[in-house]
Amino acid sequence: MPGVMVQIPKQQPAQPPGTSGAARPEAAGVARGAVPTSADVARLAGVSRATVSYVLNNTSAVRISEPTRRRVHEAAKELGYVPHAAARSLRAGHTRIVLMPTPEVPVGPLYSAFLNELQWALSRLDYTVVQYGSVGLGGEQAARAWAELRPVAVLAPVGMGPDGIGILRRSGAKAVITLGPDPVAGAHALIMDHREVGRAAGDHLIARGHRRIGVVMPREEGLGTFALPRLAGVEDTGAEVVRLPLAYEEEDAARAAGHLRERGLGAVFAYNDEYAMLLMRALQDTGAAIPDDVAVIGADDLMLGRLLRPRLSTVRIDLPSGEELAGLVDRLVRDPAAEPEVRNVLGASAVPRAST
Amino acid sequence: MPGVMVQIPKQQPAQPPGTSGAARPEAAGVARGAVPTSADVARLAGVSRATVSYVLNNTSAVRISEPTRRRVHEAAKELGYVPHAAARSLRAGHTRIVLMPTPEVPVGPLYSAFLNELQWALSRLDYTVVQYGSVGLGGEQAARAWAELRPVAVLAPVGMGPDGIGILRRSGAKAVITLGPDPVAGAHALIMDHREVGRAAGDHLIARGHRRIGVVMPREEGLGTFALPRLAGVEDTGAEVVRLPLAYEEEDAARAAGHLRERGLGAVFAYNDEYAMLLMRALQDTGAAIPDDVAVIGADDLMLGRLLRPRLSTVRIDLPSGEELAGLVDRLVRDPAAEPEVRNVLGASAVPRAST
DNA sequence: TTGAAAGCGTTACCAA
DNA sequence: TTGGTAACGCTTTCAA
Repeated sequence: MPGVMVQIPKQQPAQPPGTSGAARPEAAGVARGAVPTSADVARLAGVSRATVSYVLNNTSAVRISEPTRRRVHEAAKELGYVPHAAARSLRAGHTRIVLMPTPEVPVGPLYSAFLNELQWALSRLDYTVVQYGSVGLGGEQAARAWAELRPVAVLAPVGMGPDGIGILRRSGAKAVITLGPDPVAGAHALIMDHREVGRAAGDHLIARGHRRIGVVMPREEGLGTFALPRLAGVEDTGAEVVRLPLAYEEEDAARAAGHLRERGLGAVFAYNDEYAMLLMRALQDTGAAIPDDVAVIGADDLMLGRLLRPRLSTVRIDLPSGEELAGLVDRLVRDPAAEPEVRNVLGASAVPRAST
Repeated sequence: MPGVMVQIPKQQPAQPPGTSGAARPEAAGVARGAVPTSADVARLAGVSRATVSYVLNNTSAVRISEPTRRRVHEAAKELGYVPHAAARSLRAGHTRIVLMPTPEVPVGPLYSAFLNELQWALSRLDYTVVQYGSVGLGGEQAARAWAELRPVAVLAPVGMGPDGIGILRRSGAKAVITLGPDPVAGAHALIMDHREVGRAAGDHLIARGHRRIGVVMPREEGLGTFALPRLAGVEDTGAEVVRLPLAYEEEDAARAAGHLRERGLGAVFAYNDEYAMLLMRALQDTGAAIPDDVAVIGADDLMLGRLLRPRLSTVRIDLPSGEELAGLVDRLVRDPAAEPEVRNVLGASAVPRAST
């Protein structure tokens, strides 16, 4: 490694004698290129490090004279001093870090917006949000990597098991919260069960008189997390289900549309509005009338559904606001001993429009 | 604060005598509820903390006997020991943290995917990606908050000035990289100038014989970051530009469509494909023929554009891959003294389809 | 009102 | 091959 970062000892505190006689620093000021510390500020202001800390955190337990305060502030400003978060939290024994998993695939505007909102809400509550990609690691190893940051709270990704949860809790996380279809032992759970979405779609189509329902399954990697439960939800309704694998591209949609008509399917739940739009277009290109020949329903209630002709029926998904969830996280952090809480946070309801 | 986290001194190292006679710990094992440290592991394995460190990081400079290694590993496993990142980086003098700004508003699927990809690529290079929301703070204050984390690299948000850059660099950031339309003094710059997008759209429409061009300006807060440069790009082409404020909802689109026809505009650049779809639908509902009465071009080349009838002309935007950019960040981190580099990373080209 | 010093969990140097 | 110990930057008693 090139010798770029020169470490120069800052201040030689009174020490058990007999060791390390490194040369004293250049008396005044900070070495060029080194990051200033509170000791540098103290030296420049002519006070002790303790005083610097008191002033900069304006600790109420201690009164510091106005002139001293000013000197400290000026010194800090002059040096461009910024406290060191790691040192501070090491001393404090805890952090304000909240860990959130990064979805591995583009996950749709709805869920993206949800995560984004949550992130901002947490920031506003003064948490440091760390997006964590587990890359290749399996559940337990990922948990260990996360635990290194000593987060105060973790929003665990689907797939994290009780072992991972345990590791995180033992590393000091005050709240571990899973977002997924099923609760996990030892953690709070925000149940987001996409079967509800499939059920709403299935019930709607059944009410319209359909018995056999095609269900679009995105071929895209990673979407199974949502697609499989949605499929299962349709199956729950008792309808006869036909899977329709579909890649998000026009050619495959044309193929799927042909296939669908051959099989005489009269109704399709298209995974979401975007796949619905794709399939609907392909169906129309084959000359099919919607909804008379084929009824199509999407999900997520995106704007684009309202712009299609016929207007796309869909399933609206109600997610809690980021603000609300951030508040919950905060509450759980403040009461770490609370019993694991399980709460259903995903609501789904059909929005009938012209395509069914 | 409730007395949940009991701090119990771990090991009393040889000390200058005469102070702090706190009771020794319960001889063996870790206090329940406390997070185990390397000292705990050392005690359980019957070795020194140094040895634990050597084994766990398998330092090549030192040979440790196989039995000792095993004892240490077993002790670590038994205690569920996980190293403390803050302590480690405090000691090391640097972190592997890369700071990325969180966009304040939903910013479109294209840019979202780009940021997501970049994030994953950085994770793969073993960086810890921290998404940072600056909340209310202005540029300099935000920079100070970020600097507290001592990131090794920062992807600075638009709006961060040279002062903020300076703060970050002085706090030890080896690379500060701006993503935006203009370079900022002291930082590397990945120029993403959306004027290119407007220019491509404008040129295309001019080539189709239009002289007056309507430009959709989203009313949505925060999109100005992209919308204003795109507008400026159209102005660059010398066309006569008419601004069309438009909220992302059907009613306002109907109003805008009517307004547009009254003013006799024959061509519109609709900010992006989604606004284009919205406006196109509204225009068609007024009975306008596209492209004969009004030509419409979008941007971002989303799938939905190909599904519209007529198929939507658009501007394809070429962004570097996340992998590529992560590699660049890594390179800059390794060579912190490198001269600030300015690189144009946004390519824009019109994709003519049936709507113009 | 201020200062000295301990200690948070690591790692790396130097001795043994 | 292993262990003692200083040091990273900060906060916070305890003493003066």
